[in-house]
Amino acid sequence: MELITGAYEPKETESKIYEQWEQSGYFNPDNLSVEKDAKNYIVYMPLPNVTGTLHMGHALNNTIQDIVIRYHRMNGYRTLWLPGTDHAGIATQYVVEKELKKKGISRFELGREKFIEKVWEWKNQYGNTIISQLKKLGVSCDWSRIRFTMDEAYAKDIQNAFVHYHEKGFLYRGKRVVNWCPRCGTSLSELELEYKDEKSKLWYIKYPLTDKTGYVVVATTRPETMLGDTAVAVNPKDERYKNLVGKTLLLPIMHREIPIITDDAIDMEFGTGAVKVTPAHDMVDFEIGERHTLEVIQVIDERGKMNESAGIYNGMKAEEARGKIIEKLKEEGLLEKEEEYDHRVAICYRCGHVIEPIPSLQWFLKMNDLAKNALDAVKSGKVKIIPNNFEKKYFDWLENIRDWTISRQIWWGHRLPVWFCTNQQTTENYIVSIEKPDTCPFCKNCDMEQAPDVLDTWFSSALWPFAGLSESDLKNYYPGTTLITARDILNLWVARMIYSGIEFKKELPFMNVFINGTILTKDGKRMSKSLGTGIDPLKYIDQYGADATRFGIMWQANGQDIRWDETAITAGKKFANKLWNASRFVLQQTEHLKQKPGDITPITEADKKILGALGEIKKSVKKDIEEFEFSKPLHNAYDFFWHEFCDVYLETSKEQIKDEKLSENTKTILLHVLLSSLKIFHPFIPFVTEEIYSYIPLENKKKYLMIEEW
RNA sequence: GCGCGCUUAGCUCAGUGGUAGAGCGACUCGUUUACACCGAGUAGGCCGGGGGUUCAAUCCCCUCAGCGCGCACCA
Repeated sequence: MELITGAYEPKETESKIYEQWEQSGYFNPDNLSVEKDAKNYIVYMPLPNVTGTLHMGHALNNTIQDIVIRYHRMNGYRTLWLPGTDHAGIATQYVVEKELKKKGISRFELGREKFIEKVWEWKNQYGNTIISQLKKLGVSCDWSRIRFTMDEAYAKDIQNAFVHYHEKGFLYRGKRVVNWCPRCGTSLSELELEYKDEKSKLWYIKYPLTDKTGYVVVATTRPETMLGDTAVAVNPKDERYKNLVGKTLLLPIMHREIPIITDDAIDMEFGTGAVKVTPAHDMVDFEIGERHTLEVIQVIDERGKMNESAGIYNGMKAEEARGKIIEKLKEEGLLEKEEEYDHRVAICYRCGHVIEPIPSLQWFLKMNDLAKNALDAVKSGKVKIIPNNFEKKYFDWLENIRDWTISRQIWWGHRLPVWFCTNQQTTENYIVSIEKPDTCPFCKNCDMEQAPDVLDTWFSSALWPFAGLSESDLKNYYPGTTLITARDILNLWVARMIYSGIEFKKELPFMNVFINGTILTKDGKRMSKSLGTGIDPLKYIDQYGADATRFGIMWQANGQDIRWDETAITAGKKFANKLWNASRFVLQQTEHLKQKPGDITPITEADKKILGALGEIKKSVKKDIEEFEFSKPLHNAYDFFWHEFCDVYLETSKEQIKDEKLSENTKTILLHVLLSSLKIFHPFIPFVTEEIYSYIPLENKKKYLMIEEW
């Protein structure tokens, strides 16, 4: 008996087993000895950011992916799990900027080239942290195919995509109000915003009529933007203002004459029903402005400060100006009242700074056709979203899609393949080209300059299912089968992959999108590093083992959000030990057996019962996994093994073994049930099952449990 | 404001139109050789409140409350 006696020690085996798996080459589908016509089962990993370190969300998401992959690999599929890391533009730039700041250096002092060098240095040092952490979890990705979204080949695909959209007429450049993060100094798409509740005030301000016959009161949460007001709008149906429409008002402080206009966008119920219109600092106002050809007067700049159009407030931070303006209005008797008001402010999803809508010259991607394709893919059932109540979120976004601001004013990322004439930089004088043009088509003699902007990181993630594959792999490993991800990137990422697949490969990138739950703290709060509510899964792996950690996570992962309960990991540890000890018993009894596990005949009632139960559990676990249920089969298999096999059959077998007529057959059944159980459990707890498997005394067994068929 | 989800044992959660289940914890008993990270037991639940459908509701319908999440043109 080679099996170590006593309790199972995961630490000693896990790293050894993982090394064996990697050396086996079986993470790579090319090395699997599958049937020629075997079906593919392909999962493209949601790219972790290079800045990332493993958190519980990753642990859950990757454990599920590994379960699905291992299950299909064992069952004859040509299985590929493609890993990669995302350059994560803003996030990474933010991290490196913070590092530099500690040394008192800003990126502007360093300059673009030097700064990017620094980011690469940082990436080379820390970028693989999450990969080594994932390995500890036991994930069976094909590391030989790992890609980084800034790899040369990947970059090529991105540039080609940009050119493709340009040629198709889907790209345009224009000055529009965009979501701007003054801290990061870049535009953001609407999906990159988060919101926080803020106790604020609603100020009611009197705007006097130019003819001095009275005034109109407007309500606002942002008095500082009034300096850029170019109209006051009311609903055309609003009787209260009927006789004022067409008249003009004298904008307080600025003493500018502005018209009273009507627009359907105005809600009569809110405030006074009269709204100040600031086309430069509000998306809706910008649209109203376009409908009425209002002037756009920008008063807040890219750093969040008042600019020269803000008169005496020039140079002040917007917030400071707000206070001063309210004071001034009070002095002039133009502040009617102020009310307490709770509202939500948009903040940057990377740095948390409050978003400032400002007019900015950006690149946009027309979304209508693309969105329609993504919509059809799910509506037609060609792509299934599981569970399907997430479809609504998907549809809502796509049905109300806005053009995508794809340019970012940061340095770390894929620079736009756009070249400007340096002599006459205008909105029109550029050409789109991957290579730098030899001669400028506009002035004929300048050295053309590449656009400084980089692409939204999500523009590159959107291409992952095919940009992550080599030319030859594309033939074999595109499209994929299933995408497993968290709900917060359903639109940000998944929707965009779907239309990108159709657009560039004429084929949907995958058939299923499984949305896993979110892991919350025990009191139902979001786990977050900044709030200090996060739990490090590596702590559990270290203390209880990767199997116990995976078990603990999957034990709770029923599809709903999970209020994290650490005791489930204890259960996992105990179970690994139970499996270990039961195996020791069975292996002691069956050391000499060299039979094939299939040669079994149930004789006693107990035999029949356990084999029947085994057949049932195999079938139900199979069905559950194929239907994206993971917690249920684990519970069921657990009950089967612990209670039906260990508590009942194992005890009965002790008597049966004493009976000469039953002895051999009983031992064979013991071994058969054990081996089958190892297979069933392997996707969930791969290390301990693989370790035990190595001791199973069978001829013709495969080298690794990970490729044993069920 | 609209939408979605949740509310079951001390904790975290399964579950079914017909005497309520698991893990962890608690308690009692048990160490003849797989395992004390164990075994055999026990206690503990008006299945969020109210109303309805039904012979029968924890489950279906309505409503209210609390919590969580998403969306909103939240001036």
